[in-house]
Amino acid sequence: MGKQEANIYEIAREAGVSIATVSRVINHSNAVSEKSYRRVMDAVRKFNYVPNSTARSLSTSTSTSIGVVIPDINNPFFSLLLEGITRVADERGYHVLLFNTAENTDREHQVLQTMREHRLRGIIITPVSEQDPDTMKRLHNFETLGIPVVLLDREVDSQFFDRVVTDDERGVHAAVSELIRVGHRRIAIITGPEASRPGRERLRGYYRALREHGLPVTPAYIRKGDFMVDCAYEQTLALCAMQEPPTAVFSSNNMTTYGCLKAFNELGLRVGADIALVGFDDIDALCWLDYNISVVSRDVPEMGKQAMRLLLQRFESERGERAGARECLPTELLLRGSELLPESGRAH
Amino acid sequence: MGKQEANIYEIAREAGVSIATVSRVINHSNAVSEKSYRRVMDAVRKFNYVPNSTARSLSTSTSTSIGVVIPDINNPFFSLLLEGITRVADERGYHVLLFNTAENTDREHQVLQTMREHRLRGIIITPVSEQDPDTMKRLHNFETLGIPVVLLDREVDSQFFDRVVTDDERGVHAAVSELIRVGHRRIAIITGPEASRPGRERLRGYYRALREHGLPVTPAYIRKGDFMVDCAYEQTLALCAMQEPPTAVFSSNNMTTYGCLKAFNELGLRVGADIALVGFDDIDALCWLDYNISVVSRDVPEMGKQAMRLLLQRFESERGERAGARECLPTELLLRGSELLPESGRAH
DNA sequence: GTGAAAGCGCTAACAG
DNA sequence: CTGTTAGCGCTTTCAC
Repeated sequence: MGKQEANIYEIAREAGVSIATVSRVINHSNAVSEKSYRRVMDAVRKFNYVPNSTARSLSTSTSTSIGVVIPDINNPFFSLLLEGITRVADERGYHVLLFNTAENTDREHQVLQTMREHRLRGIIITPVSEQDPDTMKRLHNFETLGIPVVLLDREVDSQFFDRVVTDDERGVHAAVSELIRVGHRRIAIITGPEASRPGRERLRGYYRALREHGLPVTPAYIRKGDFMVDCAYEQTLALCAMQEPPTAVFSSNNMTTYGCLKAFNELGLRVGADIALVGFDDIDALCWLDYNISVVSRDVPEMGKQAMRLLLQRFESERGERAGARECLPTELLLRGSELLPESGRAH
Repeated sequence: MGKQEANIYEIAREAGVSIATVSRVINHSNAVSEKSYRRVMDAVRKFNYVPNSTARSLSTSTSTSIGVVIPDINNPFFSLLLEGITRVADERGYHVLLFNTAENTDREHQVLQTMREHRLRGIIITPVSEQDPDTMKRLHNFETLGIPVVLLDREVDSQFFDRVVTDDERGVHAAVSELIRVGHRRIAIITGPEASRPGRERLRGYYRALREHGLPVTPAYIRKGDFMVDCAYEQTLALCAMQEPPTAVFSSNNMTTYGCLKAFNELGLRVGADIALVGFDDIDALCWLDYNISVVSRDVPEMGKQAMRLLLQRFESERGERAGARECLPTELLLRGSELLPESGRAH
């Protein structure tokens, strides 16, 4: 029971060399004689030795763990992000410490606090709020301590950090422009939280499209959402109950799209026939279910990968430049028919 | 730049006490005089001191990190599991090191190997295969080293580990029995991989239900699946193309359900009207989309919580008993109409 | 090319 | 109640 892992001393003894030599061998550092090398490797194999990364961390004052802070693992968007992050982290020998804030600011502060105990090599975070001063202070603190921070999808009120975002404004602009092009004039949007970059940018794209096409802004068509199903559902019901309901709805994220569809289904409205719908972020499940919803799509795992790559870059540029890089990935408008004007484009 | 974190020596100096006293204060161990306590706390606040967990780990030969090995973060089932795990881990001061094997045995071995470098306190794993000898050997190895392992949902060919499973056989038995009760006689199943407990158990439940109701087993109605959408889709198409197609299909997991629905949609079959469908594991999205699919449901986050709790139990029972606990959570049959006999139960 | 020795920051006896 | 000291396992000068 409790058979301990072998340590560097046992390997050294077995190989008849000093621990320094063992260390050199397992780190491929310096030159070691052919003979010592072989003897050490034999001992390593014999004892199935694996160096203790905790000790190594303490000794080198560095680590291979990166902290990943996500607001909701169960949202497919974030799990895709996570997939991208872990993919390149793995490839490069880093490990992911996962923290779930559940969109809760207090949890976020707590998480950021406990993260300080760990010798993290870097941090990737999608902050709950972009305006939370406490979170911002803590993140700055990490940077000050030499722990790089990368913001993912959401930003904070600071140009100080590296961040990975997408061209949401342009994507939504393209989508809404297309709605206008096919003939829509009464276009609603269910927004995201104003406190978040994605929410703001997507709304901006909507405004710009209307403006550029000379359409008036109808405040009642702009419904506040929170990126959650329930709220989107309620707002959609409200939209459809209007005297002059919109002919098209733009939904600002994947959950919002579900909420819209839920309401449409309940009202017996067929998307692409009775009402148009375009959403932000693609949803695999909808494709399987033969819902041909047009969406502003982006390569989500790639966003995660980029975030991790940005971090790696910071590691390599030895304390060189300050942060502030901004990776902006493109969006793509995928037209599948749900954008068509009612009566002009029945699905079958 | 690189302003270092304060260490215990600086706090001791500032407070005018020894590092031992500081250690006592921050660990709430032993008794410390009111005065020392206050002086230390003041210093801690002044320097915003947080103890270095790496040093602590090395010193105590223990850690608060648990390794979680998951085959596919993007499957909602696993992200729900993860949510449960992180929830109770957080509450109890543990952190999750996340590893994604992408259902790949080689990746799994690799992951298990790198996990040895870390001083993990425990491991929760849903193994890719239940029969992989290499994985099994490595897991045993962890146990031998005093690192408890909990198997989640899937098992391995060993009674040696703690594990959390659900009563799949019984759940499927209930579901298929219900199908029979409402009049179905030609009931197909799309199975999961035979190499996995869930796949096997669910098939067993199907067999038992048929047997107990005196229905013959029709081999052509038993289609091999792999818990993935594509395969389920193909198999469903094949089923529907039979001379005597089934009147009901049981799908063995969430992805399989999607595959079935995809095929049904493509063939223009309405679930609950033209064909019956019951699946294993509930799917939120389907509810939002007003698909009233009956399912064998279980509390997935609770499974994750239980796994973590089992681990905590092992930590506390100081090297006491050996592993082998088997937590079996119940399943529940949720009837929503999709199980009804064609023609006998139109949705509206 | 190799070994001795000094840490990394903290905990835990062991003396006072 | 408090301080001294010896590690935890590894890396890294610095001599030889």
